[in-house]
Amino acid sequence: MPANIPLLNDSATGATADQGLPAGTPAFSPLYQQIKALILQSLQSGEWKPSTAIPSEQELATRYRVSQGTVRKAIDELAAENLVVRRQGKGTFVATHAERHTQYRFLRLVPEGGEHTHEGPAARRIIDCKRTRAAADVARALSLRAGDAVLQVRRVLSFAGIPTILEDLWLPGGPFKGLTAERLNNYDGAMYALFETEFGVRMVRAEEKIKAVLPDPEQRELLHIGAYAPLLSVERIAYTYNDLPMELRRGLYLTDTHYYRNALN
Amino acid sequence: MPANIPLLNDSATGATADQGLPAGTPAFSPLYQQIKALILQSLQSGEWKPSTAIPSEQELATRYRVSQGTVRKAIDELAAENLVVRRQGKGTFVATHAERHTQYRFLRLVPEGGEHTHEGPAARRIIDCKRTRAAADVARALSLRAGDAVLQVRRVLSFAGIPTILEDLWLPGGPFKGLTAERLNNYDGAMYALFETEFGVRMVRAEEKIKAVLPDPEQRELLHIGAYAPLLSVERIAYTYNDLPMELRRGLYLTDTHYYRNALN
DNA sequence: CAGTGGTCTAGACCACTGG
DNA sequence: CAGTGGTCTAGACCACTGC
Repeated sequence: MPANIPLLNDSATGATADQGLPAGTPAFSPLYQQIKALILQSLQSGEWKPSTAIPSEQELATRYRVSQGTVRKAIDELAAENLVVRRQGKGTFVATHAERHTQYRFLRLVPEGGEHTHEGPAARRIIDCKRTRAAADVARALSLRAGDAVLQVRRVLSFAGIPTILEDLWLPGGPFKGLTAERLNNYDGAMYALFETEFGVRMVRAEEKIKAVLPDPEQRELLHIGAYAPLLSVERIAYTYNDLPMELRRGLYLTDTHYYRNALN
Repeated sequence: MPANIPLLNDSATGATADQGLPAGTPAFSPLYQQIKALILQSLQSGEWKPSTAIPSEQELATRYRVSQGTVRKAIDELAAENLVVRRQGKGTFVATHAERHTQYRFLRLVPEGGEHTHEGPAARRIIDCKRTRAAADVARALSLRAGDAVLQVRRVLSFAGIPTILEDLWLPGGPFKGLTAERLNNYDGAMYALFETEFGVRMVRAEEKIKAVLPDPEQRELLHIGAYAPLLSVERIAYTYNDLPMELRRGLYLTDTHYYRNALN
């Protein structure tokens, strides 16, 4: 349990009490940012598990020796980043991919007709799941060295019986040691939920690069399409805490009956 | 100038003083939400023009007879929605598309190599700009009736001399009365900036539907591409205040040297 | 320097949840 | 009912901007 002391920037005593704070942290920042960082550490270290409640604001305020308002502002930011979820009257909970509501948080493909909602779990077919060595591009995306052990998965998702998504995934070998096709097949839920519960890896944000492409022969066969069927190419890098990349995913989306939905603010 | 009174929910007096509030507003909401709505009205009505400062928090607090903290929370939300921009020591400013920094706020296409930044203003070529009547799909997108007057624009954007984007736009005829190809050509800046300064229409958010398509012959010619060049089809509906749709835009993006960048949270 | 937004506190009360 | 997050206030002080 880290610093229970008014932390940095203590103007009255002049004490620069940075015990418990990770080295390399910029030495000057608002109190609530420091509190946020401390809470982040606890989330990251697994002190509070996904879908469980974190201590109440009052509790955290006394633990960190700050006012409730300061804790509140820290949690506000964490909630805005979808790392925790507030529920009035109940508490603040560690966000998870394991609940129906946040299940397909990163999937932007929705059916052409029905707005606002996905059409439930897709039919998944694992085509391949093997340990290999990271090629240069994969290594760069995952902040590994070329040749490092990675897990590679290929699968097809079908909606209403129609193969719609072909995905290749690369996962760093270390954190995902022990992942097999069987475990992927047996798990009833989203892949990111499995990553959470089985490997303790929480995907927190992601970035996608989207292009339009044509399929190669192998892809054509897997998606049951012709040579000139245009496809959405979606390359995603998903990150855990601390902007650590934990997954590279290359998806091909068939957009005859679906589209990629994006909100711009 | 609307209600200068503690507004609704006044528990002490029991007075439901809703003078000045628009009808149809749900009768019960936090004070700061009501303040936010009032500020929104002033933004919308043009009381404060884009890129100018709105009154200080203290000023608004006395105007609305609430504490500064309450005004602050209202403005916080407006800032989070990119409707205003806070600048410490200077004030809070009405957001605009007219500044370099926020120029291409809605354009997600970035060059393959250089991350984080667009490559400066594209070369624009207006192909067509005419008044027509809204087809059914256009009317639906813009909340008009089929046959209503709309302005239709077609243009090509080129990066480094290469035609990369072909766009068709539809604008409601009323608000954009007087828009011509010449005015579009003569204006030095983003299209949304022109909409702001010349027509008083501020685009506040947008939604995009993305698919992969092949070009038709006309599109092929305009983009100098072959029959089987896959393209990103980006259909955007842009909204002003109050979720009022003000533009339908259908873009075709060439993604050989560029990609559509999206951040998922 | 005065004026602005940004942080922090302490305390009151409200709204919602669950036992 | 007690406990939680949500709202609101009043006041102090800090950090930044521009004159």
